[in-house]
This record gives sequence, C-alpha cells and structure tokens, in this order.
Amino acid sequence: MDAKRRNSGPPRGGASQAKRGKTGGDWEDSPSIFEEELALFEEADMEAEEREGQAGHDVIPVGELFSTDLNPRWRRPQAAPLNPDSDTLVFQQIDLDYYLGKLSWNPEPSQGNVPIIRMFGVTDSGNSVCCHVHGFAPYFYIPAPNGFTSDHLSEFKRELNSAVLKDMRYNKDNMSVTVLAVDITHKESMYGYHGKRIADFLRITMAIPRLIAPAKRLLEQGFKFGPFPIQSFSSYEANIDFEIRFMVDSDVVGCCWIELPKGKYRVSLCQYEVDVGWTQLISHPAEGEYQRIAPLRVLSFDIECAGRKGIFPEAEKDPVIQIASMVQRQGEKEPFIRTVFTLQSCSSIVGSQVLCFTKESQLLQSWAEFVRTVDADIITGYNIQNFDLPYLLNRAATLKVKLFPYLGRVLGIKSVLRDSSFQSKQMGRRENKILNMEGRVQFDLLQVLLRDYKLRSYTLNAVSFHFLQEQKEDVQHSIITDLQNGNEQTRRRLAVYCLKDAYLPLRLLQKLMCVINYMEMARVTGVPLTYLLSRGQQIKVVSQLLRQAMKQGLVMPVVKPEGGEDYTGATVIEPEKGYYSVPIATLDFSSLYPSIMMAHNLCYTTLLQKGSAEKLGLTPEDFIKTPTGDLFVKSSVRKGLLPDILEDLLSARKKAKAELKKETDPFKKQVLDGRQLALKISANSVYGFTGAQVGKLPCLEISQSVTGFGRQMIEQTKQLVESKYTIANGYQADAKVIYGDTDSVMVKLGVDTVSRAMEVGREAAEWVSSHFTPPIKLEFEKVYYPYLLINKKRYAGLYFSSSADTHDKMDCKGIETVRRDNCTLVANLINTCLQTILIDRDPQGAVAHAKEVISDLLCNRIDISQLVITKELTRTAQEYAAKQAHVELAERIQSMFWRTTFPLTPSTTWNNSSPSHCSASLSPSWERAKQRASY
DNA sequence: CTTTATTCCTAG
DNA sequence: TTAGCTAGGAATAAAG
Repeated sequence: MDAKRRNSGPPRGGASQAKRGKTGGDWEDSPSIFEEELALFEEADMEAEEREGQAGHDVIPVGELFSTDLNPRWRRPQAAPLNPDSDTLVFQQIDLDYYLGKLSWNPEPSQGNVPIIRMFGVTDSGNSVCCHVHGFAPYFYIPAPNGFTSDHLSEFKRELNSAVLKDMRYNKDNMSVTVLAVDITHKESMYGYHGKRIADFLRITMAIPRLIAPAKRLLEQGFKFGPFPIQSFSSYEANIDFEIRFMVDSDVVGCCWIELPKGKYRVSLCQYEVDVGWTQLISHPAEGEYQRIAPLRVLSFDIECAGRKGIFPEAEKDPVIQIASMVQRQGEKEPFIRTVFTLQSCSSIVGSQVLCFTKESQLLQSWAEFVRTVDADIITGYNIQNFDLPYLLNRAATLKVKLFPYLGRVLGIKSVLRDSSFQSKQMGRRENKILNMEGRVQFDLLQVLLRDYKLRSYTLNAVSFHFLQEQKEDVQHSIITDLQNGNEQTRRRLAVYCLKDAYLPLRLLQKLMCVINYMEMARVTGVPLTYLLSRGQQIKVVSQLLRQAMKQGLVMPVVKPEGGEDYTGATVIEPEKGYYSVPIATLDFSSLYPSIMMAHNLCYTTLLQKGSAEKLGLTPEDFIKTPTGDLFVKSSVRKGLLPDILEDLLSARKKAKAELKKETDPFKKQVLDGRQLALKISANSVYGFTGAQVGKLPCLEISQSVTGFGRQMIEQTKQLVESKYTIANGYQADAKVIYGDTDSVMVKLGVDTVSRAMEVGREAAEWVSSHFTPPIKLEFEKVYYPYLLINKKRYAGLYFSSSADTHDKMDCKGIETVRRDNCTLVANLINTCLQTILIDRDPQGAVAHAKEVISDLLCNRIDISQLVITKELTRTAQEYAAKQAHVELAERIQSMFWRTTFPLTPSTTWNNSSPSHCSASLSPSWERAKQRASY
C-alpha cells in the first residue's frame, strides 16, 4: 500500500479520473513510458560496462546471499593512497557534527572526554572523507565585575568549576574539570550604542558543550567568588550551537571546501578518515574554483508495504515487500544505480537490477548493507523522513534484524528514531520523526516542497504533474497487496511502480535545483546544510551576525524570550476600487526594508537607549530620530552590523547576477542563480529576525522604526507623484494613486497607452527616488492594463513589463484563483471570468459564463465529487478524514458586474473512499442561494 | 437577527 | 529546547 500518499494528503477525485483516461487496463500489454526510459538507461550502461568489463543487471536467484561484490558499481571509486606528509587533502564539506571522545591530538594533558568536531565530505574524485577536528572547545562570555584583574582568574575558575560540579545531579562521566579556562578579553556588547566603550569580558571555556547552560544559569542566579560580593552575571553567546560556534570561529560556511595542508593532519582508517587540529584546517570561501560542487552521491528510495485492506500499514504487522533505490551523482543527468529489492520472485526489468528475497529480514538487512556500500552523501525520497525511514526501522526492530539500524557513515553508531515537535508562527506546529544518520544529509523532497512551495496538493503524483508534467505509474494502492500475492509478473508491475516512485524525487530535485540552491543558501548564510531543513529562519541570521560581530570585537548578549505587544506594520493605501480601462503604472521600492536599514544605519550597535544620548554627550548631528521616536547614531559615529551584513548580501547578489549574465556554462549558471536567490531571501529575513519577539535577539526599536520609515515613505511617494503629475504642471491629467501596499504604489497617470505609462512611470520613479536617502530606490516595475481593483490585497490585471505591445501574463493577487482554500471549480470559474473581463473586455460574457456554470451546478449537471477539495491539503489523512469536508463555491468579481455567494456543504463526510456521487443534501445557505438565483 | 472572535491564507 | 514580521479579506463559529 502506498501509505505515503495518505500521509501527505488525500488523492483528489479529479486526479484519479484523469488517470483512468490515460492508461486504463492495458498496462500489461504495453510497457509504460517509464519502462522505455529505464531500458534506455540500460543501453547507456552497456556501453559503459563494455569499457569497464563489468557484469550487468541480473535477476538474483531467490534466497541467494547478498553480496556487495555482486555489483562493483555500487562502491565508491577506489581511493588513491594518501600520504599526510606529502599530500594536501581537499574536500567539500557537506555535514558537520561533534561527538565526545578522548583528546588524542594535542599532547595537552586532559582527563575525560572533549568535544571533537566531525566534518563529512567528498573529494573531487568522489571519495568520501571523514575529518575529525581536535582542539576546539565551547565558550561564552560574561562582563567582568568591577575591579576584576588577572589575579582573580584562578579563583573564579576554581569556584565556577566546583559550582558546576556540585550542580551536576550525577556525574556519570566522573568529570573533575568542567571549566577549562577563563580569560580576560576586551569586547563590547553589540546591543545598544555606548560610545565604543571597550570593556573587559571574561571568556569562559568549558570542557563540553553541555556544560555551558548550567554554567550560565549558575552565574545568572548569583555567584560568589573571592573578595567579590555575590552578584548576578548576564551572559553572552552562551546560546550558540556548538557547530555554529566552530564554523564561525574557523570561517567555515556550510558546504564550503576544506583544505588540510600536508604535514598538518594524520590518516586513521577508511576512505580518507583523517584527524586535524582545528587551527590547521583551511576553509576556502565559495568563490572562483571553490564554487564547484563535488560529485556527491544522491540516493533516492521508496518502499512498498503489504497493508491490510483499508488499514494504514503498521510496521509491527505489515511486511515491507519492496524497496526501490536510485543513485545519482550530483551534476550527472541519470542515476547510475537503479535497483529494486523484492520479497518473493520478480520478473526482470530491463534497465534495473532486481534482487529477490524469500525472507523479509534478509531483504531489510541487504538493503541496509546496500546503503552502506553505496555510501550516499544525500538521501532523498518522498516523505522518507516521516514514513519510509521510520517504517523500515520499526519493521527491522520487529523482525529483529540486528544489523539494519546502522545507516550512518560512522561505524558502530546505531540509527535511532526520535519524535520532535517544532512550532513556529510561520509553519504552525509540526510533528516530525528524526533519525540520526551521521554523515548523510537527509533531504526529504516533501519537506523541501512544504518549505519552499505553496501548492494545492503535495501528493507525489500531483507534484510530479505540476513540475514535470509526469505522473506515477498507474497502480491503485488498494491492489498492492494483491499484486504481491500474485505471480512474478504482478510483482514486476509493482516493482516498476516502486522504481518510478524512487525516480521521481530525483527528477524533481534536479528540475527544482534543490541541492544547488540549498548549498548556496548554506554557503551564503554559513550554516550546515542540514540546518536548512531542520531549523527555522533565525539561525541563518545569527550565523551571519556572529561572523560580522567577531570582526569588530562585539559579543552577542543572551536575552530571555518574553512576548510583548505587536508593533505597527506597513500601510495599505485605501484602494479606489473599480475597473480601470486605462494603463496603471506600478512603482516599487526595491528591497524596501533592507534599504531602509542601510539608509538609516539601523542596528543593535547603533541603537541609543533611553538617556544614552545625553550621557555620551552626543550632539543632534550624531544621531537620528526615527518615525517611532527611537534614536540611532549615524554611520559617521558608528557603522551598524546589520547594514554591513545587508550591504554584503546585496552587493554579492549584484555580483552573482552580473556573473550569471556572463556565464555560459549552464551548470555554473544554475549555481549562480541559486546564489542570487539565496542572497535575496537572506537580506529580506534580517528585518523579520529583529522583530521576532521570541527570538535570539529581538529589537523592536529596529523593526518598528523600519516599518515606520516605510509608512512615511509610501505616503510621501503618493504625495510626490500626485503633486508633480498634474494638469497645472503641464501634464495631460492629474495623476492619482489608486492603491498601494507596503512598498508599492499603483498610479493612474492619465495617459492612454502602455508605452507612455512606462515612460512616465520610469521618470516618476527616478524623480521620487531622488527625494530619499540611498540606497533607497523607487523603481518602475510594470503597467497593468486593464486593471481590476477589488479590494485591499485583491486585484487582477494584464501585466506589461518587457513589452508595451503584448502583456506578459494575467496577474491575480489574493483572488480565489490563487488561494488554496477553494475548490478548483471556483478557481477555474473565476479565472475564466477574469480572462473574459480583462482580455476580451467582455463583462457581460463573464457574467454569462458564471451564470452558466452556476446553473449547471444547481441542476446537478456538475458532479459534486469534483468539488471535493478541502482546505489544509498538507494535513495528514487521519486528521483529514475526521474533519468534515467543505465544498465551497464562492464567487465574487467586483460588484459592478455581479456578486453572489454560493456556499455549499454536503451532508456526507469525506472518508478515504471515493466520494463519487454524494447525494448531497444541501446546506440551508445553499438552498437560499438557489432561490435567490431563481433559475 | 447582528456583532465579534477565530481560522485560513494571502500580500508584501 | 524551539520558533522571521504585520495587514487584511473572507468564511464561519460563537456570543449577544
């Protein structure tokens, strides 16, 4: 049973109908397109194998022992011998973690465990690397108390050490030294401007990362040592993940290239398993040749379970019957390993290797061995995180397959399943399973899509159709068990289906350039690749902030999260609702919030807290007052960190875009495009970070000043445009701003052609820009002609930008056509109506069409099952079935044409079965609507 | 019946 | 131990 689909959303009535038409029952007669595709791979392989002299893809007899020697293609390329004295080792790092171990690098005496950073990566020749980095310890800061000198250091250290020891409820590692070192450093808090006063901070180095939190707590609660009175210490940078701490301090960013100079590292075992001191490694910025990407191995897989009729498969009861896997090298077009493991015999499939097993436990164990042999860097699939991987793990546990749960790269570390719930305002509460696989990045395509794309449906079938115009093999999940219980032909059919489900995620990953885009994001923001899928937005800003702060000797305070009141956001100009049959020019501030922060030097480090201005003797020329009354020093006094970060991001984006234009190699082009996108997103998330009230470092003075400036600017823009473009000033008509939201104004300029609107629009944008501080810039973006303004945040129009003669597209904002909480019938109806109004300019025609559709609906000429598309497509099937399905038909196109609403709720509740013919007893409101419509 | 609060999802 | 922001339309449920 294809259980995943149910986990990620129900099948849609419409989709199954569409599929029925396609292949029907003639599957056995003619091979599917996908099978032909697989066969083509085989041909390409034959050529390769002739060269390599390797055996091909046989059907392994049932019950034969699995052997990795069977297919040498699975292994990584042979690693050339490595001599630490004469060779440098260069690899692309893709994942990074730490473990506790005995210090074995430096001769420094130390009892007990120390943290050792472990970097995993791949060389240019495709060999895997595991690099243990020794000698880096976690630390944090506190301000030194008044009168503190180096004479007090040892006493402080001793007292803190014993306090931490005493605080430990049970010291199972029998640690005696918790505080490794205390040093006096000269730093400055990044929060607030205080006259560049460098102060003494104690840098407290702890033995292991876990001890930071208790040390911080003890110091906060009130700590007494030596002659000093008991006092409470605020802490700085005590809430930084150890991995991030290491990366920031060593100038390592996610997915960058690492060089270990000859003579500076030593080899231990495996394909390049090496040890190095943390000061020895060289991290290369992702520029020039170091923009390249190593030939990473990407493994995609899919499993099938034989579920019982109508019951969601349970790992404790239902067997895993097939596992299909495909492995592709990053940057190559096709997967070079295509294999399916089946329970019981299975006929051969041209282009893929079929391995048959009589015992399920053997199948599982062999697959785990396959994973270890292939040694993939990235593991993908569809909903593998919450379904396939947990299922396999639980199943292996049920069957007591002892060697299964070692899926990571580190020998002897068991993969275990954990539950994690994660909630944010942005994504709501999300329950996830977490499986550790050291050294392999789990890149579940479903998670990527949920994060990055707003889609109506997240089933693999729908997603594949949306992005690839391709669909799954036609196998209803209800017949999977029957296929398994049939013969080797029916199991072959299932295997082809399973292979395709492993293949599609690879294709999607490629099409959407996920790996490249995520790597670029990791490089730009400096966080490990895995953080991008497992963590929120804040960590990316923190990483950048720390890097910038370190350059200037600034330290980041730990603030306790406390929710406060929301602050005022942006202005939405009251729309002059209506239908405009004249060109409407749209002017936009590009990157409004980042440019405000840069223009006015808004930052933690430039904020003047109450009374600071007088205390520091600043003159009014030294600082500005923002629209919200907050004070910030000018860049002449001190340049802020945030403006620095934003300038770096935006200039890097400009550079990437310029390189993109010059570049001819399509692969490098993708990388650069991914980078410019990552840079843009990163710049925009800085503002959100300052306003995140339960965040790492909220600063409402900054965020409310930013929106305050924004409000002022949009108002000023409206006035400037309306004051200059007037009849009195010799223009054709008085310009009127008919609408605007946050950073844009829609202007009726009183001109009657698109090209004229473009000219005047460009001129106006430039002129208005001159009234603002750089880099704030108003840009002409597009002309809408005609334009239908329904309400705030709801409008549609034909979009002219590249050419004045033909429109680029019909642009719809906020209307039912773009909302996912309406059924497709509504979206299609509105879309057709809008087209009729805007393109054909035939409002009567639109009304007629709408009436016709509604009439069809009222007379039951439209199958109600088509309407069953509910809200919350991302929710699980269980939640889904419990909820009553809403069938809605809501129509509204501007009141001047027609306006009526037909809500409809069938009495039947939607359960997982086909809703085919709801003999819907209609809701009262529907009955009323019926009468009102009086057909 | 009207008013208010809540939920959902979008714009920017 | 973890989480970017506010504005706002439309539908619906709950309260008056």
